[in-house]
Amino acid sequence: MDRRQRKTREAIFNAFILLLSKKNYNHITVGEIIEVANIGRATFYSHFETKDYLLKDLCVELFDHLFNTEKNEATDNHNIFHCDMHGSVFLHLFKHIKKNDNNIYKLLSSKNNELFLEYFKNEVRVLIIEHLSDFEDRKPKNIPEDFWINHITSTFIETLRWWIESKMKQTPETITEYFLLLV
Amino acid sequence: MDRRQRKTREAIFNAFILLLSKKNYNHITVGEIIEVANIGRATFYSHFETKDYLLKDLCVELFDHLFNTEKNEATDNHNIFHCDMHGSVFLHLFKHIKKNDNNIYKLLSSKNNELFLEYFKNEVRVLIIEHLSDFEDRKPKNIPEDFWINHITSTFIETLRWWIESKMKQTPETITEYFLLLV
DNA sequence: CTGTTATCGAACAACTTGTTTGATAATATT
DNA sequence: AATATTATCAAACAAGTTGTTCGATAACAG
Repeated sequence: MDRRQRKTREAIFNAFILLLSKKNYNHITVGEIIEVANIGRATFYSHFETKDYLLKDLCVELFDHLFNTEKNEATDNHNIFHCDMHGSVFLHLFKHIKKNDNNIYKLLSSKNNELFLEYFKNEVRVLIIEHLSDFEDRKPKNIPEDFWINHITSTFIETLRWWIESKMKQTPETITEYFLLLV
Repeated sequence: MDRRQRKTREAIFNAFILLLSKKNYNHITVGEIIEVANIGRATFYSHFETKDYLLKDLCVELFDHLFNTEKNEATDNHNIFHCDMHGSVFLHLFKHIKKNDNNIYKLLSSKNNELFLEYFKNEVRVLIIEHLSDFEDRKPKNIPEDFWINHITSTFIETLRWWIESKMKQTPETITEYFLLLV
């Protein structure tokens, strides 16, 4: 990819994240984005069809970074720590988010951004399904499988949201413990 | 209140709910609302400052209907069925929503409408706090109170959302059971 | 019957979106 | 190093949206 393209793309993402941390997704205009990113109008539209697609592409990048390094680390640790390390994947996620290499926490704390939440939930769901066996023994009998999966997924996300909203006072270890206590 | 005002207000609400059940909140324009409601542009703005306020006012009306008749019924039943009827309030809520006197289920199923969800969650939270003692014995030790409240609230809403998305196949009784099994 | 008030239609400025233009400058190719 | 390609830019554009203003009309209240 052309260096110019990468530069522009990065500038747009950064401007977008900055604006998202300050105001409503709905109230952010393309005009503001290109002003903050300091690029031409036509350039923006040559990169992204609409604002919605911009968010979608941003999510793809963020989630790829977060979940893929996550999975790799998890696989590595799987060899080291053995598989009876309950919830280690979630601890890693919490740690990773706190480190804030990516800017996920800004997006999670920003109000009115359910498109992002929807994409994020789908990613978490995949992760939960992969580690479903960890929760086997706590599953109530006679409830539908997808209902159960949805519950664990939502509980994880709500735990994360609560953590972020209360300004991440607890350690990732404590939050992981909280999460595992709930479900 | 003037009969004309009530008529207009009602027409706007109905048009808005109809549109919300069909498309994204973000993509609904005031122009569409006034067209469906069959009212003048100036009239709309004499009733509601913005689209956001329209949603807010709609929520107030819906929630007043849903939660207040709910509380009244609950108080009545409290006298009749005695207080050891765990979760009866939630059963009533599920029943009430299924009956669809109000149009809450349309709003809950409509994608991209987190403003509504935010208001709804606040209402549910109040209800949960009032019935917190029902969940006392299942609360894990050492987790913060507001974290616990948030979890029960989210679990209720997610249960409801799952129910609606799977087309309300289960009876309100079954869903109440599911909900109580989770938390 | 009379004064008040809600609605209407039309027009309005300000803003937003997404596209098009031709010029310029950064890359890629040979 | 010379040339071809391609990303960017500023500016202008039509189409659509927002929220306001106006005078005329009709519904309502006393």
